[in-house]
Amino acid sequence: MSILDNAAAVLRCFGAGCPSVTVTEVTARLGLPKASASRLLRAMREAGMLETIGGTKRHRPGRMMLDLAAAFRHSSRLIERASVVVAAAARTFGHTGYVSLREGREVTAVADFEGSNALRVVSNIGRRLPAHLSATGRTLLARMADHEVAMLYHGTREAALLAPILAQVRAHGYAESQQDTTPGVDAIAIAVADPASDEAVSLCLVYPHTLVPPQERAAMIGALAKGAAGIAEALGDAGFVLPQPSIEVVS
Amino acid sequence: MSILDNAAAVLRCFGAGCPSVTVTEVTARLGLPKASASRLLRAMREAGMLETIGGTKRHRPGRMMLDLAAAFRHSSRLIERASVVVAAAARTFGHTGYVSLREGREVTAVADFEGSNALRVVSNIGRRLPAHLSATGRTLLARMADHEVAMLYHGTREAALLAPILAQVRAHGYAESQQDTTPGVDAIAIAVADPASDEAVSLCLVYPHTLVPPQERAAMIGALAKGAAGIAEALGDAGFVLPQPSIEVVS
DNA sequence: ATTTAAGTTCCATAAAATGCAACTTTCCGC
DNA sequence: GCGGAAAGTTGCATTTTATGGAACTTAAAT
Repeated sequence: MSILDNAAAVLRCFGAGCPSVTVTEVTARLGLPKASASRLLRAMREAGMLETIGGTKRHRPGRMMLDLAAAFRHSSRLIERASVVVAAAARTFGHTGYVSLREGREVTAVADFEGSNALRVVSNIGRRLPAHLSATGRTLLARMADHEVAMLYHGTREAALLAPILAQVRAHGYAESQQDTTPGVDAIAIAVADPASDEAVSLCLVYPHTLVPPQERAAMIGALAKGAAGIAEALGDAGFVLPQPSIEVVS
Repeated sequence: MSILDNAAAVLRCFGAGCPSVTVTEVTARLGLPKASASRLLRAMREAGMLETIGGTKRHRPGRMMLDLAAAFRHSSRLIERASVVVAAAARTFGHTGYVSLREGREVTAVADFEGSNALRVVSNIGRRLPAHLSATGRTLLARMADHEVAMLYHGTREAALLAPILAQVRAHGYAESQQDTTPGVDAIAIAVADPASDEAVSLCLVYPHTLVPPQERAAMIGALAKGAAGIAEALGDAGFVLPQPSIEVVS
């Protein structure tokens, strides 16, 4: 095991409500001797992976990480195009939007565009959600073949339930979530893929459940659909299904 | 020298228009034997610091880096409060805003809020600027004692020129740049510090030179000043100077 | 099919990481 | 401002890991 794995483990400490760490916290969370934790943090600091906050002993990710996040967003034409579409939609409707990627059974937002409405869903980039519980995740799972999904969820309770849900997503061309992930929050999502790089992203708008009448919902689906269709055509995404908005509730 | 330094060097490759790397590119840029580059990329991949793009041999930063950037932004109450103020100002005036930190003689934007005006300055997070050439940087240098600034710039041409400029910034409570950094782009900036963590951030609005009449400029200074003053009071920043907007040009 | 570039694996050597214990600094209550 | 405890750092012998050259495999270009 290389020191890199320990360094990565330290970096993983920063997920989910832990914006800074100390030697002692690393000692506790990774089960390392404090001498090792101390030297590890120092080495990471000297390498620029960490920095101390002000003059304190608390460490946060190095400034370099801001550049890396930016590089990630520019690493793929798919993410860039999707960001443009979602940014425009977020601005038009005033609701918060995301561009997300799937990784295993989880989805992560890679770009966020906070809405302008007084009542809006606050951005939460980097937050990981179970793919099967979010509209975004379901659109991305729907882009996989059924047997791939079955393999991914092999041995889990969701395995059997997922196929019909994904079939519906494929038929509609979009997915919807109604307070599935967060109480009071609905979402609509559409996925599009780049056959050249074998990547897929999901374009998503989230909004307060109580605030959006059916016709606005349809308009949002239309806006995302139009943008996604443009991307699909430009990149040659043969699997893209032009969404058919419906007023009925799709669980 | 630890493998961490080489790993960090690989990560630094991603700055500035290089969103992905290969084994050969690392070999060339770091001057490593290709055996080492190959193993280094593999180790970083297995640790989650890198990931391959689609099925190719190109590597980009790992998804983890998105969380790290988010953790950075939440690592300090100063940055969080400053972000709220700048986000509100960016929304009110339609101009792009930044929250920036100084590191040595450079400043980096750590949060950006793109404006809504048709003619707006595009966000450029992670971009590093010389501190003495940007409004943002000058407000942060102005928060240092003169002898500290002198030490920081010891042996450079700027050393002598900086003191009177910073004295003026201290007197006004804000700094301004008129096309100093980017042609056609003006900026106003105000710094505020957290005495508890010894950090300082700069709140900044950037806008097209031709678009903003004096009274709007004064209103923007007022909005940033009000927000910054609130932060200064909440955190106990004794060094904060309430800005005195003036219509005259401050170079 | 042939050539060339790109990437990976092998192996002995050299260098770095580890864990313990001793030591120093910082923080907290009084 | 003092005493004690917690947090953090450093020295040292041992073990593990990284390194670079060369051979080898895979992928791409002609």
